[in-house]
Amino acid sequence: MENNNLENNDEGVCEVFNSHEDAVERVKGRMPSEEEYAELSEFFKIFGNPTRLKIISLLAVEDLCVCDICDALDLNQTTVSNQLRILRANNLVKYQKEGKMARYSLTDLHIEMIYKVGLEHILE
Amino acid sequence: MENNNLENNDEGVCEVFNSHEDAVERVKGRMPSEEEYAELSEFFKIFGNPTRLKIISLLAVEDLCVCDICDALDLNQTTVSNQLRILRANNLVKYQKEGKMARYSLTDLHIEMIYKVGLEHILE
DNA sequence: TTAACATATCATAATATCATGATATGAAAA
DNA sequence: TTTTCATATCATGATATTATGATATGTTAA
Repeated sequence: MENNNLENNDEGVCEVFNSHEDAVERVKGRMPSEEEYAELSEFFKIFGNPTRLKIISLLAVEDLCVCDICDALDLNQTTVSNQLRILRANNLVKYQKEGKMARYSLTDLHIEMIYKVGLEHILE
Repeated sequence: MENNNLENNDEGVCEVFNSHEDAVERVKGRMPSEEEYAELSEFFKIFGNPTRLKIISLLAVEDLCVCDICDALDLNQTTVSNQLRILRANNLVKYQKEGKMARYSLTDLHIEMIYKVGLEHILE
């Protein structure tokens, strides 16, 4: 709680290693803004839930309506609809209404890429 | 709570659209296992925290010791060390001891790729 | 050895997220 | 114009995650 706005020389952390100062400056120079970190972590958080991930994985194969997603995942409509809302709010999926149906698809290729690279990572 | 182990014809969800049955079968055929979904969502969850994301972004530039990370992020050692533990436990970073120091780096290119594709996504 | 330092672990209160029941909306069929 | 159906929203208890203070471990220097 104390010295929040001071530089981080709190408990003498790594004082000895002044030789690393230049490394610290280099990496600090390439950091996104606080807002970008916040937005990016919110974005990744969406992938961090099995139900949403399942929905993403289905839509990576083909576009589907809500009832198809419920059917494929054996989940009730409330759960799917709630997660779709979160996916929409965070710009991972888009949809178009077709009569009383809503046909969902992934927003862009980034979503599919991230899903696939992640899957590759855990499978090896 | 009722009929948990029944197929999903609960509240008559999308009965009309039997024409979608084939789409449902197609996407179901390409689904990873329940365990893989669980593991993958745990993996992505790690990216879903600003502090961890910051650490990842630093290590995407160059390898750093714990104190450098504290310094660059202006965070106390406990916070950084705890998040490093989570990153380690989930195989996103590795480290080697050098005397009393621990030098951390990203486990592999997947981590960097996911970070960069995500950043690209939110920046456009 | 003792001291100082870099890092790791544990415990916890504050906060966030989850799945789901209840309910609302809005479109097409009857 | 009432029903039915597909979807969306709201409210909530159960659970998970967060940052951090307190403390432990292990390494080097004195």
